[in-house]
Amino acid sequence: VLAGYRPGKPFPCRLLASDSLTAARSLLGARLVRKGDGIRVGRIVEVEAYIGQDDLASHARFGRTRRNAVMFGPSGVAYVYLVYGMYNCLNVVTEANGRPAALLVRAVEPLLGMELMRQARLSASEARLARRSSDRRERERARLRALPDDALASGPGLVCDCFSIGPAEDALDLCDPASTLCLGEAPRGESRGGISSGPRIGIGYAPEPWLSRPWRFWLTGNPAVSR
DNA sequence: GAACCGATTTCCT
DNA sequence: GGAAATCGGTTCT
Repeated sequence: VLAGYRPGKPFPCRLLASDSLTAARSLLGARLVRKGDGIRVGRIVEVEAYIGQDDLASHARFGRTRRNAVMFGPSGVAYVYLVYGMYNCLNVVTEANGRPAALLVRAVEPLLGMELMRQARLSASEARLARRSSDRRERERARLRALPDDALASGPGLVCDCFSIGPAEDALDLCDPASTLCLGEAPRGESRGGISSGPRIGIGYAPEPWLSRPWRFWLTGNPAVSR
């Protein structure tokens, strides 16, 4: 379909093996690439860091379980989990093998394949609304058609809908350019602008100081950042 | 086996 | 600003 697409350079994944806060800043601006049946590319514009077993906001706070096992593995691997029984979330594992840490991809700015993303959002919505009235479903279709490109993946669950990411992608190596889902480097010379930071979202269960740690990072002023 | 809760999103008051 | 949808994980009984 997109015969003119040239894959960019792979993401320099050694950056993910270092400390997660540095890795978070490195990952901002990088590409998320989905291949197969056309191509979808987006720019990562918002991430959150979950660092170590003592981070009481992290899934790793209970130790190693079947769900979070890949957080304890090598960096550059995808950790995908289901939240609220409804939405998938994508993380990029960071730090040394054996130490549980990851970056939650909270928002992506669509660059290529926006129609595929919109279609994927639609499929996900149809599945979720299957048991709802046809009236409700039609309203959702209209809403998605009118949604600006910048809003397609402006939340962690929406990123996974747009890129068709689910349990099948858990433990996938995002640093292997041959993977159907992988990371790419931002083009040389692309201006990234400033980076802002603040507390993480949706972790009200966590005690201080974890609740207030400014471990959410985003590209300042980017229109695709989540609300 | 039951109760409670969640790294979300959308709709309604 | 509050609630619902929905299911897997954790922590009890």
